[in-house]
Amino acid sequence: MAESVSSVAVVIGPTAAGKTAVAMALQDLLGGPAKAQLISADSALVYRGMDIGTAKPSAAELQDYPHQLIDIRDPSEPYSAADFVRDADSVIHQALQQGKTPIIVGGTMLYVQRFIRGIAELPSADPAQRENLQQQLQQQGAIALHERLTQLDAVAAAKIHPNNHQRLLRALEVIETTGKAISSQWQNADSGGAEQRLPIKLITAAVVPEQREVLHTRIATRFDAMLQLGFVAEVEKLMQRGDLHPDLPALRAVGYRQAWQFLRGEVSHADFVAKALAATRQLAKRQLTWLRQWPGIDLQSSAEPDSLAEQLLQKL
RNA sequence: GGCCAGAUAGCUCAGUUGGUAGAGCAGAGGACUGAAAAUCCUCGUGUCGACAGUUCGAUUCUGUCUCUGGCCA
Repeated sequence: MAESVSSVAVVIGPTAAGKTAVAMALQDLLGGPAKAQLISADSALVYRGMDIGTAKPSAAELQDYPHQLIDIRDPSEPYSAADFVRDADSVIHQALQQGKTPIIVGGTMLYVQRFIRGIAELPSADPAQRENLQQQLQQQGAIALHERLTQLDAVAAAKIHPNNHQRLLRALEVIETTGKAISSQWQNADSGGAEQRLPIKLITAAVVPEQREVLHTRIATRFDAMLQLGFVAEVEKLMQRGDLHPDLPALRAVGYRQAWQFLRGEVSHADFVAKALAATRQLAKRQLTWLRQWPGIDLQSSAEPDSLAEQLLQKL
């Protein structure tokens, strides 16, 4: 009966490593868009109007290789790991019913990890509550809030550094709105992993460059191309809407944040480019950190996209 | 040619009232459950431009030189 479980391919790797090429090659091998369904796992590709700076596949590519979970949000709207898990589940269901093999491809490691291991049943963010906690942070300071968390949820407090305001406030938000410790939810979650939940069998492939320098070069080359394609104009267009601001999750994306600063005259063009490149390298580095501890990678490759896709096909 | 200001970590700079020096950025490693392309933690020996002088001791004071920037010719 284990034989009857459908397989889902997962292609992960740092930015600019060539994940998309592998996923597209796999679609070809499976027999085209009627037989495969690409699913993006990327926190930036969900945003409409953010195309160049996110290295989103072109319109022509998306025509031949349709992706789910791209362009599903306006930049003013938040999206989260929990949203992704819910959306991915539903899209996978749909694909399997249509006889397509789902291919998850992306670099947002938290999304993929929570999809695979399951996500706790926690309340979503409440803007008013966040505002309130933010004010308390201003008035009382991080140490006081961290002490309060120690009283309410010592396990979480031990794992969250007082300076990490984002996670500190989230932990307080959860316990103060539900009365449940966020740390207790962490433990319950792994039972709801994707393989049990759907149920499916996951085949995971990591696309990792053999040398960091190679990746850095690719990042620089790609950023150059983005500038040629009019990346700055793209950000200017977002800015001209007037309702967006740099604290939104969408505009904190690598490159966009720095371009915004440049357009506001806060940094020179040279600094903008240098900072954007550095931020992208940092991103790739953090993604590689995830991959190093990643459990259950079936294939790891720095080879040609086609050959990795070939190996992946055989495991499916 | 004269005057002034610089010369310290890969980069930008701080500092030492004389006891061989530290921030930010870059870089490396790590954490990670509704913002994750986010947020946070850890990691800094470098002829303190060169040579000489004063001194127990100079990167710090003095002199000369080299280089860089500015101003005046």
